[in-house]
Amino acid sequence: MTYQTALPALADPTRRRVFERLRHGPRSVGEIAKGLPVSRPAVSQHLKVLKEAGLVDDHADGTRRVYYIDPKGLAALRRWLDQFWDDALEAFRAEVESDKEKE
Amino acid sequence: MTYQTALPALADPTRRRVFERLRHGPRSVGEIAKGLPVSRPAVSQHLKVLKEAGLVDDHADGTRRVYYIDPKGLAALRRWLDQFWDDALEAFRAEVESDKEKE
DNA sequence: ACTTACTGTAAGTAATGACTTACCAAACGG
DNA sequence: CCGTTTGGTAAGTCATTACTTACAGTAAGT
Repeated sequence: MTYQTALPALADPTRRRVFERLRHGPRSVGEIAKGLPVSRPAVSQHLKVLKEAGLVDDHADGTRRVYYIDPKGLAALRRWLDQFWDDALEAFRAEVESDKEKE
Repeated sequence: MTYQTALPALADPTRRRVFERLRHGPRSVGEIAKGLPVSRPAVSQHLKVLKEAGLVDDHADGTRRVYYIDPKGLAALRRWLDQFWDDALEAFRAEVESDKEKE
């Protein structure tokens, strides 16, 4: 049920840019911050939110911290979204059906 | 590319509750608002945001307005999420591979 | 026509949250 | 050791936004 924290985490544009920088592999905080229009502490705060949402994880590497995507958060989002999708389509099908009966 | 508006739209808990009330079929504004802990105008505002995000649509029915889920928004979200998922897995695979070479 | 039912909009408020600078801690290299 | 690199945290600020009440509009019923 972590989609409830994952959705707000991915709602902010710059935080999404932080997240998307990990899309093709692990990066250190400095590498992530480089090129972004916000300060490095801001990036740290975004990473904290993403981590609490189960979207990223990290491990130490000397004085640096390497962040990488944690599949857990994305998986939870996908489950919620797919379930919703199925329900919505089924509801739509049922709607068409009941409309037919009225004729 | 509407996932950029769909994500913030689904980030708010009460707005998500509004959206989820349409999960199993169309509802009028009054029906949606009934039982929710916020006022009816608040629900109207949430519906406006959801509509601008392509997540819902509506049509008139007398003095009432019936809202229903618009698959466009959900589809856009799914595309983005699936693409992200694929990239993340591929990156993970490549990471494991490059780690092997180091040994 | 006149009331009733239903909904969207305006305006104002309070809370949330994204950002900044300043500071502190930990690990590496000379 | 000591300076440098790296990154997390604290405190404060500003903008966003979710909510309220009040109002306006439109369609149906009598």
